[in-house]
Amino acid sequence: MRDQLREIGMIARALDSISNIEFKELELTKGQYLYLVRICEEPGIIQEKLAELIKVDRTTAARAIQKLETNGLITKQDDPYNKKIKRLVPTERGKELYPVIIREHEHSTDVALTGLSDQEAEQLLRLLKRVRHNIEGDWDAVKKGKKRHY
Amino acid sequence: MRDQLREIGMIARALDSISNIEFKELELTKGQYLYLVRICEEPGIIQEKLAELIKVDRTTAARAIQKLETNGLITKQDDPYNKKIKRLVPTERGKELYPVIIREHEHSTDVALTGLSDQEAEQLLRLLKRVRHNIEGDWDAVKKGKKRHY
DNA sequence: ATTTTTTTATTGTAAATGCAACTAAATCAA
DNA sequence: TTGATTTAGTTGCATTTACAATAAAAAAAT
Repeated sequence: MRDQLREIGMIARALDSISNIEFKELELTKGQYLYLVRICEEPGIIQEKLAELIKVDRTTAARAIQKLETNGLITKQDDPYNKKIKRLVPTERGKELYPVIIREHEHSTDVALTGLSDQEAEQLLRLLKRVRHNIEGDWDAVKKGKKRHY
Repeated sequence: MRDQLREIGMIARALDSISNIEFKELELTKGQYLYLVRICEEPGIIQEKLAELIKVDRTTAARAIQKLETNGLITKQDDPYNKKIKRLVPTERGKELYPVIIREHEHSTDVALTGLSDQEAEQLLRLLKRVRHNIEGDWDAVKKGKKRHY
């Protein structure tokens, strides 16, 4: 049975759930860790790109980012050459949370990959990257109102 | 880099997003397809097991299922031997939607697995099942308030 | 140079999500 | 058998999520 996508859904929900519970200690509310790690890893990224990167709705990202700013974890900086965009940059406090988030993530990865050989883990990653690449186009298109026909 | 879990997150969000948009035509609101397919495949399943199966919060499942009932897609049937549980069963209308949901899901699977050989697709499935199995325990434990330490 | 289209960001509104707290039935323990 | 614990389900409430609509800057087209 071709249950790959169901498995992916289950894994993703379970892990997101775990992370959200664990990060409540850091005063991060639902989903925020997702945005914060990416902003730390790519400071200066803009909202639109970030939403695209993690595959969430633009408006959802907008509000999550808004809240990160309100809570003093990131700032929105005006670009000197482009008045439209706002560059997202972590604050000191934001930067401090980064290693904590990564540690949790590494632990979850350890748990997830338990019993897999290095070759299997690598193979899994390669295959997942291809799958992700395969669906990106559809996500983009459907989000923009295009109809898939099947 | 051990980015397996990030890839899984991206894929899951993208596909869920696509499905939610596409199923609006069927008057299914966000997430409902998840529950309905499972109830069709395992009629008589109870709410608690369903939440466990798809890895969502019990209360979220409760409300989604409530809504499916309100909309006439499933019914909650009393069990003759156990007054506490309610068996979930699809209505005729619910059953009619099943093949439509599956068709969409098959299409997404086709897109997702494009370019993968049969062997690769099977290997991916095997690995994902192991990963899912690996994290299930943690999800359960964390949900019940247990602290992971890392 | 002006109009059109695309990109980026925001807000209103409606709905889903999920923690906390609660009830009641079932199971387990003494 | 009684009492404690676990299982199953529900509801209040605060928050997140996401579609629709809007605005404004930038880029592309004429």
